[in-house]
Amino acid sequence: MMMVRKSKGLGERHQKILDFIEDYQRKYKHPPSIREIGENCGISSTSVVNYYLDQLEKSGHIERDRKISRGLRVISQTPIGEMFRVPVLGRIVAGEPIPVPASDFNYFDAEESVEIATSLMPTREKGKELFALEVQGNSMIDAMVNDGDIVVMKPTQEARNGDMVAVWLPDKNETTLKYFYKEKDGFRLQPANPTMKPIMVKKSEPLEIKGKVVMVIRKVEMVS
Amino acid sequence: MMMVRKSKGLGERHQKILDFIEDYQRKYKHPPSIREIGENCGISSTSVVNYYLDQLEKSGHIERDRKISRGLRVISQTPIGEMFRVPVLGRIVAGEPIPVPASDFNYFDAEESVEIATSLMPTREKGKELFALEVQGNSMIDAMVNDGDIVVMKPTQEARNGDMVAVWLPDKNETTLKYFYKEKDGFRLQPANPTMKPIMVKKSEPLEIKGKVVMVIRKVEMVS
DNA sequence: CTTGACACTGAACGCATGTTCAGGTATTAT
DNA sequence: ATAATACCTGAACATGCGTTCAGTGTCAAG
Repeated sequence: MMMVRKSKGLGERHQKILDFIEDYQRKYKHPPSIREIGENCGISSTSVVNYYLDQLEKSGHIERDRKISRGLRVISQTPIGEMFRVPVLGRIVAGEPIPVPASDFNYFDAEESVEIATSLMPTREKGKELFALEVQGNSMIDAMVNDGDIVVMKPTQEARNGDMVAVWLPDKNETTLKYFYKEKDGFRLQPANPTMKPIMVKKSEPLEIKGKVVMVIRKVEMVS
Repeated sequence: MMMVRKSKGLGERHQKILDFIEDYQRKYKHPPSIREIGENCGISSTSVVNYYLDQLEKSGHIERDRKISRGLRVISQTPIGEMFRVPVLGRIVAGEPIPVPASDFNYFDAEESVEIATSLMPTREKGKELFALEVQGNSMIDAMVNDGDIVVMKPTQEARNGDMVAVWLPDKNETTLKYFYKEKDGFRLQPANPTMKPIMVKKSEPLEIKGKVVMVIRKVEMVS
């Protein structure tokens, strides 16, 4: 017959060691030493810790840089990716121009900011140039954007057909978020809400594209 | 006169060391040793590295656990917070019931998932119970939610006034996202779009609340 | 010129830490 | 009983790695 005593893939001690390594790394920003693992998991001998670490390495739960002090790390089954910070430069209002970052703007000067997971980004923008605006008022409802929503944008003066852009219409003194289409006689600004009609802008009329919309985030208030 | 030679807060070498530590930590998941810093920054002596590390510590750019191998970490001026993973259980369609997590559901089984920064959460939900749905079709435009949007929800059968809820109306065979208000003669389901009229549901009519909406994320396609 | 700060070299010192080994004690299979 | 395997002890060993110190060269102030 086969050994049954501890047939589970991970024994109690394996799990305890694994948890300790993760906690320690989170707390001190560097991995623990073998002796520290022993002390905190009730293991008196360094060789036993090494014994368990070998097993955890073989089972693929951790990775080790032998001979290197504190050179171990847990292989997370569901690795959580990177995130980046996007500065909130101000508010976007229908009746006012759009705040855009100055060329020498230091992105870390912004008082407010939002954090975005890299995995949520459509393209590999890496977020280097991105900025965000908070929508004020409900004048953007035709763009399916509500009061309080966060609009993440990439600064640009040009747009391709199908891009959602933030534009400033000097003649109308109006800021708006629309899908951009270039047509023979000018530009068509199509609302995101399919039940609403587009705005046609002739070539003679001024139209300033301030940026492409990359993402919209709505934080819904919860009373509880 | 005063010394001017290197009056800047950070010299070229300070910056190089700082960059190297960050790169190394990102790559190997543990901090570098003094000697490794020296080799990669063109510094031949460990004492010089120590010399610079002392300065970086005094200027508040790094933190050191003396006597501990590789016990150093950069103090990021803008520390990036934690994030958590929310499973995408399926799609939400106007004409079909809402997928909700089973009580014994293992959240990590979901094939798809989205990552949310903890700082974006309105409350301290910690994301333990949250799940997400992808909106299919544009039948939710009255809730300012578009085709392809990600709706993050907290499972619940109850709601308070003002909560945005996902409800299933058995009589109408319809799923909808609305703001919830309890009134004398029943419930009022208010669209997020202020130009649209509410749905009134009498007490006698069945109404199943499936969850509160916590967040809406719209990833805008970009051609470039 | 002298002084002194600043940046750096090279080496030695010593604790921290990973590794290895000889040997125990159970539990299970043969 | 005997062998085999999993689990553990204790100690010694080798080296990784932080620390310290006696000097060297440079540059600017006095």
